[in-house]
Amino acid sequence: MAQIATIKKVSRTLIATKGVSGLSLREVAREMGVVSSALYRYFATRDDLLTALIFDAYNDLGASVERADAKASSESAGERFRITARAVRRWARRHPHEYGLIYGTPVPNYVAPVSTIEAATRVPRVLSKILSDAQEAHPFPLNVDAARDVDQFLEVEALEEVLVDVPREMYVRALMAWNMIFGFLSFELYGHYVGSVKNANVMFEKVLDELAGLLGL
Amino acid sequence: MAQIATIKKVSRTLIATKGVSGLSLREVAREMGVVSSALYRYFATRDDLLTALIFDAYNDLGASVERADAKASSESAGERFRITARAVRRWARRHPHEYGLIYGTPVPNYVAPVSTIEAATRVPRVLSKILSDAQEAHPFPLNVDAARDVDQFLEVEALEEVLVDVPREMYVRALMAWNMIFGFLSFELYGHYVGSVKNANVMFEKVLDELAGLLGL
DNA sequence: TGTACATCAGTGAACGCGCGTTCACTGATGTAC
DNA sequence: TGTACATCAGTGAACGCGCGTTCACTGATGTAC
Repeated sequence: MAQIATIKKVSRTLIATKGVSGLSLREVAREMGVVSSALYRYFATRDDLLTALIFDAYNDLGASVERADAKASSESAGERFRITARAVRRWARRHPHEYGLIYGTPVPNYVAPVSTIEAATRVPRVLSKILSDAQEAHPFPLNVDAARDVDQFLEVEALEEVLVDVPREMYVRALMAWNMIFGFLSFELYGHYVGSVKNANVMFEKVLDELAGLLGL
Repeated sequence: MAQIATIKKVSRTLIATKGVSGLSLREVAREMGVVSSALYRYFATRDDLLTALIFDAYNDLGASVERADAKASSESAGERFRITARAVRRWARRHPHEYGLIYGTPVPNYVAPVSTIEAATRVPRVLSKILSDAQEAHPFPLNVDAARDVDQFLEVEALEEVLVDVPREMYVRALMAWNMIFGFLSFELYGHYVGSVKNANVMFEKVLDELAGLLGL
Protein backbone atom coordinates (compact mmCIF):
# COMPACT_ATOMS: atom_id res chain seq x y z
CA MET A 1 0.00 0.00 0.00
CA ALA A 2 1.31 3.41 -0.90
CA GLN A 3 2.59 5.15 2.21
CA ILE A 4 0.19 8.03 1.76
CA ALA A 5 -2.72 5.62 1.99
CA THR A 6 -1.24 3.99 5.09
CA ILE A 7 -0.73 7.32 6.79
CA LYS A 8 -4.32 8.29 6.10
CA LYS A 9 -5.64 4.95 7.27
CA VAL A 10 -3.72 5.12 10.53
CA SER A 11 -4.80 8.72 11.00
CA ARG A 12 -8.43 7.71 10.60
CA THR A 13 -8.20 5.02 13.25
CA LEU A 14 -6.43 7.47 15.54
CA ILE A 15 -9.13 10.09 15.02
CA ALA A 16 -11.67 7.39 15.77
CA THR A 17 -10.23 6.86 19.24
CA LYS A 18 -8.90 10.27 20.24
CA GLY A 19 -10.88 12.73 18.19
CA VAL A 20 -9.63 15.20 15.66
CA SER A 21 -7.67 17.37 18.06
CA GLY A 22 -5.88 14.25 19.28
CA LEU A 23 -4.44 13.52 15.86
CA SER A 24 -0.67 13.96 15.91
CA LEU A 25 1.94 13.18 13.30
CA ARG A 26 4.18 11.71 15.96
CA GLU A 27 1.54 9.24 17.01
CA VAL A 28 0.78 8.26 13.43
CA ALA A 29 4.50 7.64 12.92
CA ARG A 30 4.78 5.62 16.12
CA GLU A 31 1.82 3.52 15.06
CA MET A 32 3.48 2.88 11.71
CA GLY A 33 6.79 1.93 13.31
CA VAL A 34 8.53 4.80 11.64
CA VAL A 35 10.28 7.91 12.85
CA SER A 36 8.09 11.03 12.93
CA SER A 37 10.16 13.04 10.49
CA ALA A 38 9.61 10.36 7.87
CA LEU A 39 6.05 11.57 7.40
CA TYR A 40 7.24 14.92 6.15
CA ARG A 41 8.12 13.28 2.90
CA TYR A 42 4.38 12.81 2.30
CA PHE A 43 2.70 15.70 4.07
CA ALA A 44 4.43 19.02 4.48
CA THR A 45 2.49 19.81 7.61
CA ARG A 46 -0.11 18.49 9.98
CA ASP A 47 -2.75 20.70 8.41
CA ASP A 48 -2.04 19.21 5.00
CA LEU A 49 -2.79 15.78 6.37
CA LEU A 50 -5.98 17.12 7.90
CA THR A 51 -7.00 18.64 4.59
CA ALA A 52 -6.47 15.34 2.82
CA LEU A 53 -8.60 13.56 5.41
CA ILE A 54 -11.38 16.11 5.11
CA PHE A 55 -11.29 15.88 1.34
CA ASP A 56 -11.44 12.09 1.50
CA ALA A 57 -14.29 12.15 3.99
CA TYR A 58 -16.46 14.31 1.76
CA ASN A 59 -15.70 12.11 -1.20
CA ASP A 60 -16.20 8.87 0.65
CA LEU A 61 -19.57 10.03 1.94
CA GLY A 62 -20.46 11.41 -1.49
CA ALA A 63 -19.55 8.19 -3.25
CA SER A 64 -21.57 6.07 -0.79
CA VAL A 65 -24.63 8.18 -1.31
CA GLU A 66 -24.24 8.21 -5.09
CA ARG A 67 -23.91 4.44 -5.08
CA ALA A 68 -27.03 4.05 -2.96
CA ASP A 69 -29.03 6.26 -5.28
CA ALA A 70 -27.73 4.51 -8.39
CA LYS A 71 -28.89 1.16 -7.04
CA ALA A 72 -32.31 2.65 -6.32
CA SER A 73 -32.79 4.21 -9.74
CA SER A 74 -35.93 2.22 -10.48
CA GLU A 75 -37.66 3.21 -7.27
CA SER A 76 -40.11 6.04 -6.74
CA ALA A 77 -38.72 9.45 -5.84
CA GLY A 78 -39.97 9.07 -2.28
CA GLU A 79 -38.20 5.77 -1.95
CA ARG A 80 -35.01 7.11 -3.50
CA PHE A 81 -35.05 10.01 -1.07
CA ARG A 82 -35.33 7.65 1.85
CA ILE A 83 -32.68 5.30 0.53
CA THR A 84 -30.12 8.03 -0.02
CA ALA A 85 -30.87 9.68 3.31
CA ARG A 86 -30.36 6.31 4.99
CA ALA A 87 -27.07 6.00 3.14
CA VAL A 88 -25.95 9.32 4.62
CA ARG A 89 -26.89 8.10 8.06
CA ARG A 90 -25.25 4.71 7.62
CA TRP A 91 -22.00 6.34 6.57
CA ALA A 92 -22.13 8.78 9.48
CA ARG A 93 -22.70 6.01 12.00
CA ARG A 94 -19.91 3.94 10.57
CA HIS A 95 -17.49 6.84 10.47
CA PRO A 96 -18.54 9.08 13.34
CA HIS A 97 -15.23 10.85 13.68
CA GLU A 98 -14.85 11.47 9.98
CA TYR A 99 -18.38 12.81 10.13
CA GLY A 100 -17.19 15.11 12.89
CA LEU A 101 -14.28 16.16 10.73
CA ILE A 102 -16.63 17.56 8.12
CA TYR A 103 -19.83 18.40 10.01
CA GLY A 104 -18.61 18.94 13.55
CA THR A 105 -17.02 21.94 15.16
CA PRO A 106 -14.38 23.28 12.79
CA VAL A 107 -10.75 23.05 13.89
CA PRO A 108 -9.82 26.56 15.09
CA ASN A 109 -7.71 28.52 12.62
CA TYR A 110 -8.00 25.79 10.06
CA VAL A 111 -9.24 27.00 6.69
CA ALA A 112 -10.59 24.43 4.26
CA PRO A 113 -9.15 24.88 0.78
CA VAL A 114 -11.43 25.40 -2.20
CA SER A 115 -10.89 21.85 -3.42
CA THR A 116 -13.09 20.50 -0.63
CA ILE A 117 -16.06 22.63 -1.69
CA GLU A 118 -16.80 20.59 -4.77
CA ALA A 119 -16.50 17.34 -2.84
CA ALA A 120 -18.94 18.73 -0.28
CA THR A 121 -21.67 19.19 -2.87
CA ARG A 122 -21.91 15.55 -3.87
CA VAL A 123 -24.61 14.73 -1.34
CA PRO A 124 -26.73 17.81 -2.09
CA ARG A 125 -26.42 17.00 -5.78
CA VAL A 126 -27.91 13.55 -5.32
CA LEU A 127 -30.80 14.85 -3.23
CA SER A 128 -31.34 17.55 -5.81
CA LYS A 129 -31.50 15.10 -8.70
CA ILE A 130 -34.20 13.17 -6.89
CA LEU A 131 -36.21 16.35 -6.42
CA SER A 132 -36.01 17.35 -10.05
CA ASP A 133 -36.87 13.84 -11.24
CA ALA A 134 -39.90 13.85 -8.95
CA GLN A 135 -40.99 17.24 -10.17
CA GLU A 136 -40.72 16.04 -13.74
CA ALA A 137 -42.65 12.80 -13.12
CA HIS A 138 -45.63 14.35 -11.36
CA PRO A 139 -45.32 18.04 -10.66
CA PHE A 140 -45.96 19.06 -7.10
CA PRO A 141 -48.23 22.08 -6.70
CA LEU A 142 -45.84 24.92 -5.95
CA ASN A 143 -46.46 27.93 -3.79
CA VAL A 144 -45.64 30.77 -6.15
CA ASP A 145 -44.89 33.12 -3.27
CA ALA A 146 -42.05 30.87 -2.20
CA ALA A 147 -40.02 31.76 -5.27
CA ARG A 148 -40.51 35.49 -5.31
CA ASP A 149 -37.78 36.90 -3.08
CA VAL A 150 -35.57 33.84 -2.97
CA ASP A 151 -32.68 35.66 -4.62
CA GLN A 152 -32.68 38.13 -1.74
CA PHE A 153 -31.33 35.63 0.76
CA LEU A 154 -30.05 32.65 -1.22
CA GLU A 155 -27.08 32.41 -3.58
CA VAL A 156 -29.32 31.47 -6.47
CA GLU A 157 -26.60 31.52 -9.11
CA ALA A 158 -24.50 29.03 -7.19
CA LEU A 159 -27.52 26.97 -6.14
CA GLU A 160 -28.70 26.59 -9.72
CA GLU A 161 -25.60 24.55 -10.45
CA VAL A 162 -26.46 22.09 -7.72
CA LEU A 163 -30.25 22.22 -7.68
CA VAL A 164 -30.44 21.65 -11.42
CA ASP A 165 -34.01 21.71 -12.74
CA VAL A 166 -35.41 22.14 -9.26
CA PRO A 167 -37.93 24.97 -9.23
CA ARG A 168 -36.98 27.94 -7.08
CA GLU A 169 -40.17 27.47 -5.13
CA MET A 170 -38.53 24.40 -3.63
CA TYR A 171 -35.19 25.91 -2.67
CA VAL A 172 -36.01 26.70 0.94
CA ARG A 173 -37.51 23.30 1.65
CA ALA A 174 -34.70 21.52 -0.17
CA LEU A 175 -32.11 23.30 1.97
CA MET A 176 -34.14 22.52 5.06
CA ALA A 177 -34.27 18.83 4.25
CA TRP A 178 -30.54 18.72 3.68
CA ASN A 179 -29.94 20.61 6.92
CA MET A 180 -32.41 18.45 8.85
CA ILE A 181 -30.69 15.22 7.85
CA PHE A 182 -27.33 16.40 9.11
CA GLY A 183 -28.87 18.13 12.11
CA PHE A 184 -30.46 14.84 13.07
CA LEU A 185 -27.16 13.01 12.76
CA SER A 186 -25.35 15.55 14.89
CA PHE A 187 -27.98 15.19 17.59
CA GLU A 188 -27.88 11.42 17.35
CA LEU A 189 -24.10 11.08 17.30
CA TYR A 190 -23.44 13.75 19.91
CA GLY A 191 -25.86 12.38 22.45
CA HIS A 192 -28.58 15.01 22.43
CA TYR A 193 -31.21 12.34 21.89
CA VAL A 194 -30.27 10.53 25.08
CA GLY A 195 -33.37 10.72 27.26
CA SER A 196 -35.79 11.51 24.46
CA VAL A 197 -35.27 9.17 21.50
CA LYS A 198 -34.67 5.55 22.31
CA ASN A 199 -34.73 4.10 18.80
CA ALA A 200 -33.06 6.48 16.39
CA ASN A 201 -33.68 4.14 13.45
CA VAL A 202 -37.42 4.55 13.78
CA MET A 203 -37.23 8.22 14.62
CA PHE A 204 -35.15 8.82 11.52
CA GLU A 205 -37.84 7.17 9.40
CA LYS A 206 -40.46 9.43 10.95
CA VAL A 207 -38.33 12.46 10.15
CA LEU A 208 -37.94 11.24 6.58
CA ASP A 209 -41.72 10.89 6.33
CA GLU A 210 -42.14 14.49 7.40
CA LEU A 211 -39.47 15.72 5.02
CA ALA A 212 -40.92 13.73 2.15
CA GLY A 213 -44.24 15.39 2.88
CA LEU A 214 -42.64 18.80 2.85
CA LEU A 215 -40.93 18.08 -0.46
CA GLY A 216 -43.95 16.50 -2.10
CA LEU A 217 -42.28 13.14 -2.51
CA MET B 1 -15.31 39.57 41.54
CA ALA B 2 -14.99 36.16 43.03
CA GLN B 3 -12.00 34.38 41.56
CA ILE B 4 -14.14 31.54 40.27
CA ALA B 5 -16.12 34.00 38.19
CA THR B 6 -12.93 35.58 36.86
CA ILE B 7 -11.47 32.22 35.89
CA LYS B 8 -14.63 31.33 34.02
CA LYS B 9 -14.78 34.69 32.32
CA VAL B 10 -11.17 34.47 31.13
CA SER B 11 -11.75 30.87 30.03
CA ARG B 12 -14.70 31.96 27.93
CA THR B 13 -12.72 34.63 26.12
CA LEU B 14 -9.92 32.13 25.57
CA ILE B 15 -12.34 29.58 24.14
CA ALA B 16 -13.68 32.31 21.91
CA THR B 17 -10.30 32.78 20.29
CA LYS B 18 -8.70 29.36 20.40
CA GLY B 19 -11.60 26.94 20.59
CA VAL B 20 -12.40 24.46 23.29
CA SER B 21 -9.39 22.25 22.78
CA GLY B 22 -7.18 25.33 23.06
CA LEU B 23 -8.34 26.04 26.59
CA SER B 24 -5.52 25.53 29.06
CA LEU B 25 -5.27 26.29 32.74
CA ARG B 26 -1.81 27.70 32.26
CA GLU B 27 -3.04 30.22 29.74
CA VAL B 28 -5.96 31.22 31.93
CA ALA B 29 -3.52 31.77 34.79
CA ARG B 30 -1.15 33.76 32.60
CA GLU B 31 -4.02 35.93 31.43
CA MET B 32 -4.99 36.56 35.05
CA GLY B 33 -1.45 37.44 36.06
CA VAL B 34 -1.30 34.55 38.44
CA VAL B 35 0.74 31.40 38.66
CA SER B 36 -0.90 28.32 37.14
CA SER B 37 -0.99 26.28 40.32
CA ALA B 38 -3.11 28.98 41.93
CA LEU B 39 -6.11 27.84 39.90
CA TYR B 40 -6.10 24.46 41.60
CA ARG B 41 -7.57 26.10 44.64
CA TYR B 42 -10.75 26.66 42.60
CA PHE B 43 -10.89 23.79 40.14
CA ALA B 44 -9.39 20.43 40.95
CA THR B 45 -8.77 19.67 37.31
CA ARG B 46 -9.13 21.03 33.80
CA ASP B 47 -12.19 18.88 33.21
CA ASP B 48 -13.89 20.37 36.25
CA LEU B 49 -13.46 23.81 34.77
CA LEU B 50 -14.88 22.52 31.47
CA THR B 51 -17.85 21.04 33.26
CA ALA B 52 -18.56 24.35 34.97
CA LEU B 53 -18.40 26.15 31.63
CA ILE B 54 -20.75 23.67 29.97
CA PHE B 55 -23.16 23.92 32.86
CA ASP B 56 -23.08 27.72 32.67
CA ALA B 57 -23.56 27.70 28.91
CA TYR B 58 -26.72 25.61 29.09
CA ASN B 59 -28.05 27.81 31.84
CA ASP B 60 -27.11 31.06 30.17
CA LEU B 61 -28.82 29.96 26.95
CA GLY B 62 -31.79 28.62 28.89
CA ALA B 63 -32.19 31.84 30.85
CA SER B 64 -32.01 33.98 27.69
CA VAL B 65 -34.70 31.96 26.03
CA GLU B 66 -36.93 31.95 29.11
CA ARG B 67 -36.56 35.72 29.36
CA ALA B 68 -37.49 36.16 25.70
CA ASP B 69 -40.58 34.02 26.09
CA ALA B 70 -41.63 35.76 29.29
CA LYS B 71 -41.51 39.13 27.55
CA ALA B 72 -43.63 37.71 24.71
CA SER B 73 -46.30 36.22 26.95
CA SER B 74 -49.09 38.27 25.42
CA GLU B 75 -48.26 37.30 21.85
CA SER B 76 -49.81 34.53 19.80
CA ALA B 77 -48.26 31.09 20.02
CA GLY B 78 -46.80 31.46 16.52
CA GLU B 79 -45.17 34.73 17.50
CA ARG B 80 -43.88 33.30 20.78
CA PHE B 81 -42.37 30.39 18.91
CA ARG B 82 -40.56 32.72 16.55
CA ILE B 83 -39.41 35.02 19.33
CA THR B 84 -37.94 32.24 21.41
CA ALA B 85 -36.30 30.58 18.40
CA ARG B 86 -34.74 33.92 17.53
CA ALA B 87 -33.50 34.17 21.09
CA VAL B 88 -31.76 30.81 20.71
CA ARG B 89 -30.14 32.02 17.53
CA ARG B 90 -29.12 35.36 18.98
CA TRP B 91 -27.44 33.66 21.92
CA ALA B 92 -25.66 31.20 19.63
CA ARG B 93 -24.35 33.96 17.40
CA ARG B 94 -23.16 35.99 20.35
CA HIS B 95 -21.50 33.02 21.99
CA PRO B 96 -20.44 30.78 19.13
CA HIS B 97 -17.79 28.94 21.08
CA GLU B 98 -19.98 28.35 24.07
CA TYR B 99 -22.56 27.09 21.61
CA GLY B 100 -19.88 24.73 20.30
CA LEU B 101 -19.17 23.64 23.85
CA ILE B 102 -22.70 22.32 24.22
CA TYR B 103 -23.85 21.55 20.67
CA GLY B 104 -20.59 20.94 18.83
CA THR B 105 -18.39 17.88 18.66
CA PRO B 106 -18.05 16.52 22.19
CA VAL B 107 -14.61 16.64 23.78
CA PRO B 108 -13.20 13.10 23.48
CA ASN B 109 -13.31 11.11 26.70
CA TYR B 110 -15.16 13.88 28.45
CA VAL B 111 -18.36 12.71 30.13
CA ALA B 112 -20.92 15.34 31.06
CA PRO B 113 -22.16 14.89 34.62
CA VAL B 114 -25.85 14.42 35.32
CA SER B 115 -26.19 17.96 36.63
CA THR B 116 -25.96 19.36 33.09
CA ILE B 117 -28.93 17.32 31.88
CA GLU B 118 -31.47 19.39 33.69
CA ALA B 119 -29.89 22.61 32.48
CA ALA B 120 -30.04 21.27 28.94
CA THR B 121 -33.81 20.90 29.05
CA ARG B 122 -34.55 24.56 29.68
CA VAL B 123 -34.87 25.42 25.99
CA PRO B 124 -37.04 22.41 25.12
CA ARG B 125 -39.23 23.23 28.08
CA VAL B 126 -39.94 26.71 26.78
CA LEU B 127 -40.77 25.47 23.29
CA SER B 128 -42.94 22.80 24.83
CA LYS B 129 -44.92 25.29 26.90
CA ILE B 130 -45.68 27.27 23.77
CA LEU B 131 -46.96 24.15 22.06
CA SER B 132 -49.25 23.17 24.89
CA ASP B 133 -50.58 26.72 25.24
CA ALA B 134 -51.33 26.74 21.53
CA GLN B 135 -53.04 23.40 21.67
CA GLU B 136 -55.18 24.64 24.54
CA ALA B 137 -56.13 27.92 22.83
CA HIS B 138 -57.23 26.42 19.51
CA PRO B 139 -56.64 22.72 19.16
CA PHE B 140 -54.76 21.67 16.08
CA PRO B 141 -56.27 18.70 14.24
CA LEU B 142 -54.05 15.80 15.24
CA ASN B 143 -53.15 12.79 13.19
CA VAL B 144 -54.16 9.95 15.48
CA ASP B 145 -51.77 7.55 13.79
CA ALA B 146 -48.88 9.72 14.87
CA ALA B 147 -49.41 8.82 18.53
CA ARG B 148 -49.91 5.11 18.19
CA ASP B 149 -46.42 3.60 18.33
CA VAL B 150 -44.62 6.59 19.74
CA ASP B 151 -43.61 4.72 22.87
CA GLN B 152 -41.76 2.23 20.68
CA PHE B 153 -39.03 4.68 19.75
CA LEU B 154 -39.32 7.64 22.12
CA GLU B 155 -38.67 7.83 25.85
CA VAL B 156 -42.25 8.84 26.53
CA GLU B 157 -41.97 8.75 30.31
CA ALA B 158 -39.06 11.17 30.28
CA LEU B 159 -40.56 13.30 27.52
CA GLU B 160 -43.81 13.74 29.41
CA GLU B 161 -41.92 15.71 32.04
CA VAL B 162 -40.69 18.16 29.45
CA LEU B 163 -43.50 18.13 26.90
CA VAL B 164 -46.11 18.74 29.58
CA ASP B 165 -49.66 18.78 28.19
CA VAL B 166 -48.39 18.36 24.65
CA PRO B 167 -50.32 15.58 22.91
CA ARG B 168 -48.25 12.58 21.93
CA GLU B 169 -49.33 13.10 18.35
CA MET B 170 -47.01 16.12 18.34
CA TYR B 171 -43.92 14.51 19.85
CA VAL B 172 -42.16 13.72 16.58
CA ARG B 173 -42.72 17.16 15.08
CA ALA B 174 -41.79 18.87 18.33
CA LEU B 175 -38.48 17.01 18.44
CA MET B 176 -37.91 17.81 14.79
CA ALA B 177 -38.46 21.52 15.34
CA TRP B 178 -36.05 21.54 18.26
CA ASN B 179 -33.50 19.61 16.23
CA MET B 180 -34.00 21.81 13.16
CA ILE B 181 -33.31 25.00 15.08
CA PHE B 182 -30.00 23.71 16.37
CA GLY B 183 -29.17 22.02 13.09
CA PHE B 184 -29.65 25.32 11.34
CA LEU B 185 -27.35 27.09 13.79
CA SER B 186 -24.65 24.47 13.39
CA PHE B 187 -24.78 24.87 9.61
CA GLU B 188 -24.78 28.64 9.90
CA LEU B 189 -21.98 28.89 12.46
CA TYR B 190 -19.83 26.18 10.93
CA GLY B 191 -19.90 27.59 7.43
CA HIS B 192 -22.03 25.02 5.63
CA TYR B 193 -24.27 27.76 4.30
CA VAL B 194 -21.41 29.52 2.55
CA GLY B 195 -22.26 29.37 -1.12
CA SER B 196 -25.95 28.68 -0.66
CA VAL B 197 -27.48 31.03 1.92
CA LYS B 198 -26.41 34.63 1.73
CA ASN B 199 -28.74 36.10 4.33
CA ALA B 200 -29.16 33.70 7.20
CA ASN B 201 -31.51 36.08 9.02
CA VAL B 202 -34.10 35.78 6.29
CA MET B 203 -33.50 32.09 5.75
CA PHE B 204 -34.02 31.47 9.45
CA GLU B 205 -37.39 33.21 9.26
CA LYS B 206 -38.38 30.98 6.33
CA VAL B 207 -37.41 27.93 8.30
CA LEU B 208 -39.45 29.17 11.26
CA ASP B 209 -42.44 29.62 8.93
CA GLU B 210 -42.13 26.02 7.81
CA LEU B 211 -41.74 24.74 11.34
CA ALA B 212 -44.68 26.80 12.55
CA GLY B 213 -46.74 25.21 9.77
CA LEU B 214 -45.64 21.75 10.83
CA LEU B 215 -46.54 22.47 14.44
CA GLY B 216 -49.85 24.14 13.68
CA LEU B 217 -48.76 27.48 15.13
C1' DT C 1 -5.64 46.10 73.58
C1' DG C 2 -2.54 42.71 72.54
C1' DT C 3 -0.97 38.13 71.58
C1' DA C 4 -1.36 33.37 69.51
C1' DC C 5 -3.09 30.79 66.20
C1' DA C 6 -5.73 29.31 62.12
C1' DT C 7 -7.22 30.17 57.59
C1' DC C 8 -6.62 31.59 53.07
C1' DA C 9 -4.68 32.97 48.41
C1' DG C 10 -1.10 32.65 45.90
C1' DT C 11 4.18 31.39 44.89
C1' DG C 12 7.83 29.08 42.45
C1' DA C 13 10.19 25.17 41.30
C1' DA C 14 9.83 20.85 39.58
C1' DC C 15 7.85 16.24 37.54
C1' DG C 16 7.26 13.99 33.10
C1' DC C 17 5.14 14.39 29.10
C1' DG C 18 3.96 15.13 24.01
C1' DC C 19 3.98 18.11 20.27
C1' DG C 20 5.43 20.09 15.16
C1' DT C 21 9.19 20.81 12.59
C1' DT C 22 14.16 21.03 10.84
C1' DC C 23 18.37 19.09 9.31
C1' DA C 24 22.34 16.57 8.01
C1' DC C 25 22.74 11.82 7.34
C1' DT C 26 22.67 6.70 5.64
C1' DG C 27 21.76 2.89 2.98
C1' DA C 28 19.12 0.60 -0.44
C1' DT C 29 17.31 0.57 -5.06
C1' DG C 30 17.08 2.00 -9.86
C1' DT C 31 19.17 3.91 -14.24
C1' DA C 32 22.63 5.07 -17.92
C1' DC C 33 26.45 4.12 -20.45
C1' DT D 1 28.53 -7.16 -17.32
C1' DG D 2 30.26 -3.74 -14.52
C1' DT D 3 30.79 0.84 -12.76
C1' DA D 4 29.17 5.64 -11.49
C1' DC D 5 25.70 8.26 -10.19
C1' DA D 6 21.02 9.81 -8.95
C1' DT D 7 16.88 9.01 -6.56
C1' DC D 8 14.30 7.67 -2.77
C1' DA D 9 12.63 6.29 2.01
C1' DG D 10 13.68 6.60 6.23
C1' DT D 11 16.98 7.82 10.51
C1' DG D 12 18.12 10.09 14.75
C1' DA D 13 19.21 13.98 17.18
C1' DA D 14 17.88 18.33 18.22
C1' DC D 15 15.12 22.97 18.48
C1' DG D 16 11.81 25.29 21.42
C1' DC D 17 7.54 24.94 23.01
C1' DG D 18 3.27 24.27 26.04
C1' DC D 19 0.77 21.29 28.85
C1' DG D 20 -1.56 19.30 33.63
C1' DT D 21 -0.47 18.54 38.02
C1' DT D 22 2.11 18.23 42.65
C1' DC D 23 4.26 20.09 46.61
C1' DA D 24 6.40 22.53 50.24
C1' DC D 25 6.32 27.27 51.07
C1' DT D 26 5.20 32.40 52.34
C1' DG D 27 2.83 36.20 53.79
C1' DA D 28 -1.39 38.55 54.62
C1' DT D 29 -5.82 38.61 56.88
C1' DG D 30 -9.23 37.16 60.29
C1' DT D 31 -10.62 35.21 64.94
C1' DA D 32 -10.51 33.93 69.93
C1' DC D 33 -9.38 34.86 74.41
